[in-house]
Amino acid sequence: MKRKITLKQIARELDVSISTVSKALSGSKEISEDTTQKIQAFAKLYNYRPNNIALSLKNRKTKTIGILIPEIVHHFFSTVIRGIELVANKRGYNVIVGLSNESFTKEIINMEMLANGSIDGFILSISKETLLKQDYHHFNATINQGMPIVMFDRVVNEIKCDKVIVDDYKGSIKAVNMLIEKGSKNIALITTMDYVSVGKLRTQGYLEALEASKIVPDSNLILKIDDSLVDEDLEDLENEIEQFFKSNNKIDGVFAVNELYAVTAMKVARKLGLSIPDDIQVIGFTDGVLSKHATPSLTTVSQHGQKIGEQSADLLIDRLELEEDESLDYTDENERNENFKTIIIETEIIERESTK
Amino acid sequence: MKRKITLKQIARELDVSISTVSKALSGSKEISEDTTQKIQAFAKLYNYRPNNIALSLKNRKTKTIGILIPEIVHHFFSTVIRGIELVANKRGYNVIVGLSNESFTKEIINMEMLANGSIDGFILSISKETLLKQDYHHFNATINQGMPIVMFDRVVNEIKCDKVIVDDYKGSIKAVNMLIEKGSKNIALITTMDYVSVGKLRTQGYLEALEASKIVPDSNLILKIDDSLVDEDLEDLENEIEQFFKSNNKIDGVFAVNELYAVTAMKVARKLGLSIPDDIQVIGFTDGVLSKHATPSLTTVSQHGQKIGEQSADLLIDRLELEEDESLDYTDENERNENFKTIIIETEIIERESTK
DNA sequence: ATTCGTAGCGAAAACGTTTTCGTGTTGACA
DNA sequence: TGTCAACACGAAAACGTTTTCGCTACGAAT
Repeated sequence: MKRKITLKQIARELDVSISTVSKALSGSKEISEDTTQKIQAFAKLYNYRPNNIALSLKNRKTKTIGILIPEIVHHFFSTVIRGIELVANKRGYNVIVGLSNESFTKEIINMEMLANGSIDGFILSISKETLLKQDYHHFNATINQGMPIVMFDRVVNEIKCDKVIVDDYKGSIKAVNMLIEKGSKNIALITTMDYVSVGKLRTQGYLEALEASKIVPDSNLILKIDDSLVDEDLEDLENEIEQFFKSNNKIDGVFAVNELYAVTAMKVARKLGLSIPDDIQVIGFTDGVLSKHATPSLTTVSQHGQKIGEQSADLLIDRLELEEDESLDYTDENERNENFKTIIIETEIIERESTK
Repeated sequence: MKRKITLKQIARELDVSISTVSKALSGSKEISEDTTQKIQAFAKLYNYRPNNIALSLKNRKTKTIGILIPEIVHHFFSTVIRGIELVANKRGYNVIVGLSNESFTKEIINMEMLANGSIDGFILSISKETLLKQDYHHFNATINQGMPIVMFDRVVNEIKCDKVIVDDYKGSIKAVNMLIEKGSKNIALITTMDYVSVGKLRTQGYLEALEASKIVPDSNLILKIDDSLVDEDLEDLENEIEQFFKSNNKIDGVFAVNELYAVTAMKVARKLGLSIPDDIQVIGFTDGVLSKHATPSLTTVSQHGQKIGEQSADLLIDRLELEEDESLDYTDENERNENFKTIIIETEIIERESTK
């Protein structure tokens, strides 16, 4: 078991100085050809690789991105990670992953753990509890320390940083319009509580689309599900939806804000003897495995998670590499970098069997 | 934007030496109470936190675990990550994630990128391509550099390291036995090509279970699916299974080595007018979202991915923290640490609607 | 013969810590 | 008054790099 070799050892072995080794390996022409060759050969033989930690300390940057998400066992979030990892790797960065598990405290702990030099910047999506508390001081704190943040999907406007979001509003309009066009007259909405921003936006889109088609929204046709931090109560969910359907038997179209609600709605509908899509059409937000493999397969609004990840990573790395140059130009605190971008990823409707 | 404060700055500000600050902050009684209080107060005010990179360099350990998996948009792998992250965090470690994307080359690149000081050890699952090539030199290389590896799920015996695996063999036997007990006479197997070790083991379990019940295996009842590095051809998969069913119409039970195959089999069966579980029963390996939300919901063999992750992390960290002490005791290369463990996680059958 | 330029290399600082080993200043004690 | 602990602190090394600056020696130019 030979530990990794260092510059110092090479230097001692070859009887030159550390600086000479370093320069020779980087191909500096300060060093004679003879010496360079000798050193490079030796280094290759012993498979020398510069120590990342030492480089990080010296360069004051780690070439590592911190990802902080509420949950990883989740199709959407894992596609986002895949996107981030893809471009991060391509651009020479690593990714370190933290899970908040939807908890405010874990979010803070994780941020503090990573913000002390381990990473160059954050890509994150806010936990539900944080959204509920509306306490965002930890985000501002890290930003003030000079560590850039990119937020995706679950974002808040008050934080000054780059953002990548899905056009929840427009996506919902598209979905509801499609239901209308395909003949649904009484379109129900199955959504979450309002504090999750995306839920609210999708609800707004639903209402807007109805009004645009001169349909008066009926509050009885809106089911708000309280998934308060737990979403393992499959039975409860089914029952709730079943009651909802039973007390509104004119429903012939459903727009659900996520695929679980949509698939469950289909299940319940079938149980009630309704045929899909003939009696009732269903569209869900968030295109995941469930939608694709359900029977009938589900028409969805795809969020392009991977693209969200890619854009987030590009945004962050662009900013990091920009800062490199201007870090000394703009000591002027005020007018620097107030050009934060918000990228909107267009949604796309993927038609499958649950619509006509 | 104030950069993070360092010991040096505190020292200069308070007109003491760096060592004094360091000692005061760690509560050394070498420093007078007065000075200690003054320094601690100042540090708290400016929210001092030690720089992780500097600590890593000094201590020659990063308190970071590298995870290297073939794919992240995958229920099983993401549950494993969740498990790893859980205990890693609890024990003061971070996790950095690399994706091989089932590619041999990406696996190597990722390992080299991380093995140069960024992490203390690996937890990984081998990519299909590597398994196919049977080229494991990169694993041995990193182990020889003194970096411990824990392999999970997709492992190979020839590598000397800790391992955490699922009892694929026994799990399959349990599943097939259940089908037999519940009345299936002609049980089909839908599996992958043999080079993926878990596929092979599950096939063996299937055969073994049949023979134990004096049922002669029929090679016509075994469908091997070539998912060679791509598994997006849903249509192809359906067609293949449909042909399979049509040419073996006596099939009244199906054991599939993953949930996608199982769910697709159910879909096809229903299309062919078979009712589940009355005409045909289905069990799948790997308990994921699909199984739970399919209609009918699928009886599965659960692998307890999270537990796999937890155990892997514990195994790795145990070894890391053990090495700390003995690193000087055992300079004797030969007899050190040959006590590698292989932990077997028991599977569990989760009964749902696809069996009687 | 003196000056100069340059090729080739080494010393040292810096990144931010921790820790070992001094060192100077007290007070007590003989 | 001189010796010796104990106390409170500082200097410096170490982790592994990169980079700036300086130094030496040698050949060329004046």
